[in-house]
Amino acid sequence: MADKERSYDPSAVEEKWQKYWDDNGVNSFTTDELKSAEAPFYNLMMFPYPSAEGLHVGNIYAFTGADVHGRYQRLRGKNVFEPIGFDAFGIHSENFALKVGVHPMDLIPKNVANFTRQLRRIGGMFDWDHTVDTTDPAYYRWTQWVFLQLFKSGLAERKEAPVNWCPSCMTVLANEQVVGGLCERCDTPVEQRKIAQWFFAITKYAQRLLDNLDGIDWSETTTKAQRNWIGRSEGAELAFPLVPGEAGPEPVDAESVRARDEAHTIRVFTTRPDTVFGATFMVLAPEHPAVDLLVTDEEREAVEAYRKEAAATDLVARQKTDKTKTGVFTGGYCRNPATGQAIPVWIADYVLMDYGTGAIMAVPGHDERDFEFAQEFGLAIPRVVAGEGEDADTPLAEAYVGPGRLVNSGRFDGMEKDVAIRAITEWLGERGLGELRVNFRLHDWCISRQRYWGPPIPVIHCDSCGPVAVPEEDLPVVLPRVEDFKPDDSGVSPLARVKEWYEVPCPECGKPARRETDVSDTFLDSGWYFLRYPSTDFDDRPFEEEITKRWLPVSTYIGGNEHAVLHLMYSRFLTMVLHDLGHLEFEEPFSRFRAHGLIIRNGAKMSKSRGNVIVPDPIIESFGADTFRLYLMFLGPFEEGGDYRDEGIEGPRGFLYRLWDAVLGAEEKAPDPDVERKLHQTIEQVTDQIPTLQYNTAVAALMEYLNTVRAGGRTAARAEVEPMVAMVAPFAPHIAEELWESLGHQGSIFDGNPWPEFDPEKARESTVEVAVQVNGKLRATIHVPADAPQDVAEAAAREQENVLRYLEGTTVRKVIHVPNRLLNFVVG
RNA sequence: GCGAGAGUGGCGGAACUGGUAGACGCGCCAGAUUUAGGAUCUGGUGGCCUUCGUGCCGUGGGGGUUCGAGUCCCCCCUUUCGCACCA
Repeated sequence: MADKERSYDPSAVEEKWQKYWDDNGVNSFTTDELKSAEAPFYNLMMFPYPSAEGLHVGNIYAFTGADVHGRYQRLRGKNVFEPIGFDAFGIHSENFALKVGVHPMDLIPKNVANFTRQLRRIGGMFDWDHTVDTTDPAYYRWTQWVFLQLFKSGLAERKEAPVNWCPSCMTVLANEQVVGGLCERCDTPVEQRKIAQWFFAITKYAQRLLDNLDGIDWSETTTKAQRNWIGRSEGAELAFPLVPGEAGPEPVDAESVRARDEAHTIRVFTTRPDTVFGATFMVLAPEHPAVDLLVTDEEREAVEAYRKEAAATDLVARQKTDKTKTGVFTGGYCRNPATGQAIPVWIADYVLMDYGTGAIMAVPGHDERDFEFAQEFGLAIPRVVAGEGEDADTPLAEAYVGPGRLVNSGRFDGMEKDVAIRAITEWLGERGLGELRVNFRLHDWCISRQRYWGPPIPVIHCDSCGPVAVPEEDLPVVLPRVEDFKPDDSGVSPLARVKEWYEVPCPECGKPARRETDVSDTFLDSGWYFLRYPSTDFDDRPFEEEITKRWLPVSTYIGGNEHAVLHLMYSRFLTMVLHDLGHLEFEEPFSRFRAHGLIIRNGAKMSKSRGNVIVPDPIIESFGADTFRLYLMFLGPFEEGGDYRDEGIEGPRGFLYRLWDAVLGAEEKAPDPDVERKLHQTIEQVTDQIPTLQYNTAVAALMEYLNTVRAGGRTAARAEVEPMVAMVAPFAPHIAEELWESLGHQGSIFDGNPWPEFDPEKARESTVEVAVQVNGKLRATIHVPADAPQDVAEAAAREQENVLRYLEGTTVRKVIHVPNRLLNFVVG
């Protein structure tokens, strides 16, 4: 064979096959094919944000892992749809554009072109006829449509919410622009400001988002993160009536309590209603509206000062723990519904306005934070729960949060904590002062951004009609090109400066009205993109019914765990909403999700500041995409990531060179039985491990097999190497195509249905090695026929000198036999 | 602090339901080839030893269960990631 002399030239091979794939549409679907695919497999990966730096190895790692999965499914006969796109709206692009002084509308196409080049170069099986770019009006037209669906069904509402505000730059800042409480640009301390923003009512779906987690096949780390984020907690809401005028104990009387102004009742959420007898004071969030009702003239000044200070602290720093508790007394009192005592009401920033009711009953004896606060301000700390060996008078050196019986709790004394939770809530409930309640940590999703680089929110504000939806037929509301897109001191989006854009007639009454000038969150762009991919051929609807029915939900979604909560939660939420509105038949978008690990380099995290970032282009240039892909998949378990060591790439590189030589030098001859046995063992392992993403061990198995094929410098038989080419194809698709062709096949290997069939008979070993132990210590290994019974193995073992030495002068009490593995003599 | 995960040779990492620890690869050592280097090929490579023996020790540390523990149980240490006053 003349081929024998041909040496492996990765760049030539890769260029040839990338061109072949493009020219022959090997990886693309036509609309008809999408409608009629018999074995659809939707292989999705998280689309990248096209940065100016180009693809990061982290991206390549993720995409390669996903691509291996997709290519494997295709080799097994599935119709694999593997799209890619660009998540190009958002603050990253906007900030970068501001920094380099280039308009994002000019910048993004360049970045996208560069990403596209790189993505082709790594040999992903992407359908380039079905890409998505979130900044394309043809795409965000439907992002706006999604907004309208929520708006029309009452799931989008406008309410006031705090934002980070830099008083020096006079602009709204995103959380990531606040560094250590300071504006990242000018180092001025950041404040909060309240502005009206759009929210999606994801909290209405909290329970369903939680319950559905049981029915989907996701990485456990991811579902756990979601559960945590949803943060369901069971407890009670209790009512504490305000005490007007003078403080002091008054008899509790149900009638007079009810008669008192209902509005003058402070509700608290607690998971420990059993400790209500120990609630000796109350704490409100500084922003709580009841503060105005409560504050006395003497305290007004201090309270106002504290509120001001809390407001001036930015949203990020406000949440820092381990600082000592601060707070001030309002001068007002409310009544503990259980004891009837008037208790003082304080405000403190450790109580958050946006969780529960923004107010807590403070039980210093049994809550660590309340204990700390009470100590700081010299408040009483009574005990109402007694643990093992404690009684009502046992002093408290710290908050006791363990199990126990109630004490100092009137008629509930002696009751177990868990029983008391229900009993006390019911008792208070009889007077309308308490009910069991479930609370979630999940917050509504604020989708407003006072920015330029995003899709305009499709709403028109009319003085007579209020906020009105832009009619669907008027979509998209195109983002105008604004040269000066820098956020300014207005506190609203730069679009608010473009009069000719925002001045429009009201769609309902026709009077002059004003467009919403905020744009929407990038997570809204990425919250539904997977629905769009297969339907990009349709410009009259977001997703075509027949195709959507055939291809969704997504078969496998692979991505980073940094999106475990936000992106994945929002996608699930939007899918549920679209389902409820009748647009989709399913309510969970991703049947199977797997989180990949992170790549580090030489034991250290990669970062620009350390200057140890892997730049992929030169590596691909000198080693080829196949070697790079193979190495990335080999260096560690895909779901855990791995340590990229520069020298390590030599292993996979050598493997492909040896594979090349072995295949091109293969002869037409009968396969060696030992090699064939190893082949089938390899088929079994690789077929088992690729779909479960155990790529590193699958690659190791292929290397081991090639070592067997070449052992002692022997020439391979064609039947020994042909199946190996198919098994290598998911990892190194270009060389696989070339070798497949050299073996005389026509067309792409990925259309050739080449995956080898595992034959257990051929994989079976005739003799096996069995470890012989005496009292659990290895003393010999013997070779016996496979599945040999115990007496055969034992007889063989007793022929071993070393075994006899250890058995001599002892009594064999027991013999443990694990067929084909081990024989253990237990002697005494 | 809470939640999740991880600690195995010089390094990245293997090890099925508890059953021969260190597969595969890097690096290193020796040899072959080569003017030399690189590349390639062959063999070796956990530690210890006046005993070189299928000897002893060995999977972060300490206990335990078992014929047998990297794997199971208890306590502790280290570390990575996420959330961070969530009442």
